[in-house]
Amino acid sequence: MPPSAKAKITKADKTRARLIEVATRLFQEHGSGEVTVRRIAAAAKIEAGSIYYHFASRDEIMRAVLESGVGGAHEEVMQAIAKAGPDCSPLERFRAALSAHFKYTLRRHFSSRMKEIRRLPKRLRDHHMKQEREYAAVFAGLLKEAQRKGLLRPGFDLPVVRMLAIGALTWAAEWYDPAGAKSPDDVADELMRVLTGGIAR
Amino acid sequence: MPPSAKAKITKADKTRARLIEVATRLFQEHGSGEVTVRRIAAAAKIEAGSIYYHFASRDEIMRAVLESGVGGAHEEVMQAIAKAGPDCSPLERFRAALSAHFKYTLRRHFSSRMKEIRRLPKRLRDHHMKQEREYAAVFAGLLKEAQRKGLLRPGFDLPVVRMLAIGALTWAAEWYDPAGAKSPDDVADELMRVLTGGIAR
DNA sequence: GCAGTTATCTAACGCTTGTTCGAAAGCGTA
DNA sequence: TACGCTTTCGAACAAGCGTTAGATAACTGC
Repeated sequence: MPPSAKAKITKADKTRARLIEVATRLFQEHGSGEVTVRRIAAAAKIEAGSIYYHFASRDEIMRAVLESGVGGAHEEVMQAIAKAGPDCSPLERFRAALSAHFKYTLRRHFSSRMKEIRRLPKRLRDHHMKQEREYAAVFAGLLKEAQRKGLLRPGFDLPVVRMLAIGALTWAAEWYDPAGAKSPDDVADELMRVLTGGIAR
Repeated sequence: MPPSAKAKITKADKTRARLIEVATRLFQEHGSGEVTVRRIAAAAKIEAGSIYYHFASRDEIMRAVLESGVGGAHEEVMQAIAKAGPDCSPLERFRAALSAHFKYTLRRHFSSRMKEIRRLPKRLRDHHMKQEREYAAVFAGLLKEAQRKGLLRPGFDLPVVRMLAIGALTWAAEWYDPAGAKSPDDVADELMRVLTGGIAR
């Protein structure tokens, strides 16, 4: 037994992680319904039956993909906020958070779609929605802080604004062309400029 | 033969329209991959085999759904712009267009997703993308007009701004709760207020 | 190198899928 | 009522689906 028994990474752990990674990509590329267990297996260079050593069912794979997706985004967004530093303006941190969200969505090709969640068994669905609420709370917190510090004009429905902003970027992952002239940061910056200052004279 | 041979609406036309309507709803509710020909048939109160009298294949149904979806949105958006009148500001017309887009997306439960388009045979895909470009051009035209009239601050990438704005609402159709306090117009208005004036002080 | 656990393969199952096709039914016209 | 055209049915197909289970291979600690 190795010195640290807790941290033991088995072969199964690695295979499981690879399966989630591959499934995430396939789900996002083709839509959840078109991705078969056999296709996930093929993409992970494994036989279809072997998947059931790691997951009890196809739904279980989906749950893991969603959990890993939101979890990963949450983590990276928190890191981006931390990197921006606690001293800079909440709006500047909000910008960093949006940018991280966008880049994660692009890289992991992940976005949690309501439709897919609705199909899940209730138990799994509840857990996922809780996770998603926690993720949204990060952005909400930054906006509230900005409001508290008097950085915002009054009269906005901040939850709606938050959803619109995040949604604009989540959708941007659908049309963004990595081969184009704009970097992901350019897009996030453009959104932030519109969001803070508006485009009208 | 009836007086006007051209305008004859056959029984098949009605069934075909019903199939597109039902398929549109199912595609959006469950995602394209999960909707089977048999389910579409059942929802349209017809036998599965009968569908192939109206459509050559499942892909052909999808193409029709996309075409009808973008076409319908285009039409309603144009109407909303016309209703606003040519005299009002381009930004006011842009607002009307966004609102119409959102309401259509909500009502028809339709959004054209890139993933689904990529799967289509090249021929059909090209036609659809042309249609989609024409739709986008309506919004682009309004922003350009606003710019030409000096209503906008300089330094924005208008195509990106346009995609972000439309995307925010397209995605909003995923989280918007019709049972909530806000009307679709409220959401579109909120977006327009953020878009024009910004939230920052 | 052997034993025992861990991980993967392989073949099969019952079911559903998209699609086809000949027969049946509906329907306007004479 | 009988005809021909249009529309729908209903059974069948090959292929692919998620899933299972027993045999096989790959590791691990002694």
